[in-house]
Amino acid sequence: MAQEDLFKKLVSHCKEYGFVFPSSEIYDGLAAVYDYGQNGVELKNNIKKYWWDSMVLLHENIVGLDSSIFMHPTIWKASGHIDAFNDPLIDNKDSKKRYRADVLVEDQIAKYDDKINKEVAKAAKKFGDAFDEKKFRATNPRILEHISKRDALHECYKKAMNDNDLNELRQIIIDEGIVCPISGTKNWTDVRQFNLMFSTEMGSTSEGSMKVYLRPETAQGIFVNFLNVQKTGRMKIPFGIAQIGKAFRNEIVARQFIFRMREFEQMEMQFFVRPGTEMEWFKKWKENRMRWHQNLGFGADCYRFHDHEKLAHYANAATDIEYLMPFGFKEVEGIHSRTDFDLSQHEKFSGKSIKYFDAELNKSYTPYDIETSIGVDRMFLSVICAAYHEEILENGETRVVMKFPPALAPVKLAVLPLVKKDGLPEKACEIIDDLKFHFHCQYEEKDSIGKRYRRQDAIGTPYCVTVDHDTLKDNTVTLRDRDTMKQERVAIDKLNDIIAERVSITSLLKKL
RNA sequence: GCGGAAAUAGCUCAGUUGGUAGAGCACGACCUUGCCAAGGUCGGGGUCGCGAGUUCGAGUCUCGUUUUCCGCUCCA
Repeated sequence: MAQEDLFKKLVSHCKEYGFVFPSSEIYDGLAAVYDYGQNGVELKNNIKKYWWDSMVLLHENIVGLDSSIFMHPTIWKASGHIDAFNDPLIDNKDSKKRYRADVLVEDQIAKYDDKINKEVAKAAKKFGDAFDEKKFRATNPRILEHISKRDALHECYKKAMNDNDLNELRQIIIDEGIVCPISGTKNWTDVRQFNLMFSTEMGSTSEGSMKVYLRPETAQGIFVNFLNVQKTGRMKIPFGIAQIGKAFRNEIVARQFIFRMREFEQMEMQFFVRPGTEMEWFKKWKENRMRWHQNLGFGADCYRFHDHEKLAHYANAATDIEYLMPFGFKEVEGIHSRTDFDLSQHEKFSGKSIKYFDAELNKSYTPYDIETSIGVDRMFLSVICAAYHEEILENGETRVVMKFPPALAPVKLAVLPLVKKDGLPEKACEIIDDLKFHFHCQYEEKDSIGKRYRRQDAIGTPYCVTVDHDTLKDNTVTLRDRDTMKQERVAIDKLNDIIAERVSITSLLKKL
């Protein structure tokens, strides 16, 4: 099956079986926003529980946090988001290509450096050993001209960026005669600002209101609570803070179903360590996180690391864990060594000391931070992709079955009376009344038994219990396995233990 | 944001040179059957994405708009 077709099928399967709906659908939808349906929310909650428990239950030195979506606006100045999330963009009308205006100008500045270096190289070749590069650079008229042009341009550029003067930025591009690399023309549109952070007003009166942002990442909520958690929890380095929550980014183009949404959910853990030990911990968390993914049993081939060569301003090492989606290997989780950048920035902007006193070393320092950050929605998509199977049965028919790891399945158990009479429905309900405290169960009596099995396959229910006439005599039922379609006869009073062992998050965690 | 394509029932789609909207599956009730998507009877469900225009008359033609898909572009 072509991968593109597979992806389309996944999207419609998600809608048809209550996993994911387009948002505001009856009002024509809202671009790049989706809702999780009755089965989607269960799957998502199970994914979150698997993550949360693997962090907070399995590590004595990791604790949870739930910080607000609204935060003091200065936090986003400190984090660099206000500067970095505002890209000035410009389009070339002939090639229809879009560029970052600041990048165009920076490339132009770099071109002057290239010219200078070429002059130097040329002279070096000409004069051989007698060549005095320093003197040449300081005296050669052509080089001096390049330098003066470059510095003038750099001044203008810096001023335009600082003043956020988009017209000036465009003027620089025009004056420098910068052309589009594709069309080779100078037919530029205006420079427009794309603000990737959503903002709103806090405070009900216009004069007393303050511009606040919807957080573009959950991490900052952890950094600004670092001392609260460390002191009240008496946490000792190394320790981690885990958080699950929504974040918002006004993406220019948000597409590929739930892969890139404007409102999304993150599961982040910031792990604070002694400066100098961060690379060791970075490596440990890389391995730990990959193990967590592969523990789901989808096969090691579906995952790979993608190490960043170009690092963000805050990081000294970074890698992604990518999953093989129908549209290629795509980032699901990022592991970043963020150094002491964030805590130091907040120290600087808030004026409060954010230091940790290390009793063993008998000194204070700003801890270094290793971040593991996973997109819940991307994780959800990877699980849906991995679980989706179309199987040809012996009778030549196809069944669609979602082979979720049982611990993640939205419904754990369906209880089905073989026929809708002779007291079988009542018996089935009795069984559910016992089990519903432990597992998400479904009762179904409509349609033939085969059809009901298929419906459960389509939402990935790992087990079906069928109540037949023998059940009334000997209190046993058939337990049907989703993947093998095999049945076993088990006593009703053993059901709880058997199912619990196979479908609990605990069983998944124990394999880690 | 640009270019291309699409939008008709819950889903997949048909709908002729413009003439009052259909199928299969799904859904609900009842009957029959009983371990891998069974059969029968009856029933519910559509201002044809939305808004204009042309026309005696628009699902069908024209324009605008929204959403989705594909390709660019963007992704600290």
